[in-house]
Amino acid sequence: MRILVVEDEVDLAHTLHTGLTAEGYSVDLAHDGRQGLWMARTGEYALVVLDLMLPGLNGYKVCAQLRREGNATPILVLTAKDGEWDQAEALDTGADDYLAKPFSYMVLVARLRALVRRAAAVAPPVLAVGDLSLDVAGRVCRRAGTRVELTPREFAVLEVLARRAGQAVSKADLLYHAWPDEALDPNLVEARVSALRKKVDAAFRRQSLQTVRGTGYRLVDDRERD
Amino acid sequence: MRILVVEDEVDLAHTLHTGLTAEGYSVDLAHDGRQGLWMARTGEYALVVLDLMLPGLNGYKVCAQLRREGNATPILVLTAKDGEWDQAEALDTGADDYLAKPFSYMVLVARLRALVRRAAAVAPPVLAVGDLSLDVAGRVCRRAGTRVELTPREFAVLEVLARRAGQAVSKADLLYHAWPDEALDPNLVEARVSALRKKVDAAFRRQSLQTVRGTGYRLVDDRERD
DNA sequence: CTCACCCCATGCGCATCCTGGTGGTCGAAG
DNA sequence: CTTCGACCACCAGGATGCGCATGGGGTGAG
Repeated sequence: MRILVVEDEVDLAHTLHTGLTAEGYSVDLAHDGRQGLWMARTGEYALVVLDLMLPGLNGYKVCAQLRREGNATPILVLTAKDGEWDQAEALDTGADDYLAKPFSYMVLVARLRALVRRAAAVAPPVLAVGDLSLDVAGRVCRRAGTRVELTPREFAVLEVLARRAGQAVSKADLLYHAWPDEALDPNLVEARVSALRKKVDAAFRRQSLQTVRGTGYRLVDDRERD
Repeated sequence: MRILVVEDEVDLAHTLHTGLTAEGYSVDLAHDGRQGLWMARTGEYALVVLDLMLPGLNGYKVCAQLRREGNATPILVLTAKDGEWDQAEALDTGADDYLAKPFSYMVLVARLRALVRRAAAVAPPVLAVGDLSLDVAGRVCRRAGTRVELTPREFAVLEVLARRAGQAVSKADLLYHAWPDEALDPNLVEARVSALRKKVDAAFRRQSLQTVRGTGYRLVDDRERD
């Protein structure tokens, strides 16, 4: 369970990091709005804790932008003021909950847990790119409705690519996200992608897993197009 | 049996907590409407005791919001006034019963017990996945109509899987939910699943209990399709 | 006491993944 | 257009660890 904390105050960021890590979450930190937006886009977080007062790009804009892009990751907003106006605006831009500073740590954890649980119950955990679908909860992969058996590692790699469909994902990123303990050899990725292509592309005469030479790979919808 | 008490008056909250705990319930407290709403949303409570007069978000709104979200947890409302109007409005927003303050503790417990019982009777306590059915209340398991004898632990494991049919459930999750006192060894799960497969699958030439390597297990309807 | 249940330890089988190597492909520079 | 170097695809063999099955013994219920 991965959580992104976007917070520029180093003390608070540090506190949140250690605290949430102790709760059993994997915590990543972003120190400004732009970085936060970038990291959140990967879609790999179960929840984003977002401060409203941020250098660069403020929290409202990060939140609004993510929602505009169709990203449905639950967002818990931290706000210094507790005026009604502040809350209203935050929730209007698409945040799922807010918390006024200073806040009780217990309350934060409770709200956060509730958010994660609700999101899991509501959000359809199915990633789709063209006629390729990944049921993340069920660990089931389908191409045009017919089921494709994937090994755990293959599924992990494909999931990362699907979460960033259309974007090129570097091998370093794939290694980082699909290999729990850090591995280093880019060949690992190449080997898994090769296996994936057989099952997911070649077996269906398709080419949705593209190589981006010098960078990595990209998963696209290849049904129409030139 | 878990109960949520949403009550801002600390004395009353404390009284309820100790009293209901003595009755054998597990009691959680929320001190305002907003917190109450969040906790109730988790859906893990057999009943919610809800004061109408609350800071932040009043009881009417909490109740209405929960019902709007499809949450069917029984709600027992506590109201300071006992006017007809008050009662009507509470019941209209979806509460299941009300009690005017001051109330007798005995009456509260009785009403509460009745509510829990009624809810249990109304909610269909039969989980079905394909032709496999689990009568949770009666602890009866059937495959295609014929009865299958399960031990308590086996039933608990199968119930968890059935509640999340189609999804992969991790061994850690199964351990957490099917072993009351925390256990740690994943082998416990493997052993129970192994026994379950014999009774529920092998005896019927079926394969509804699937292994999801590296993750856990999944219960599916295996009669049709891929 | 008897019996059912289930924890616990163990060994085996096999899927999965890594390793290393070879041949192929791409792209830029000559 | 050709050449060259770097990058990539893919294969086969072998190690690792996961998951399955089994049974003995402890424990609690009736």
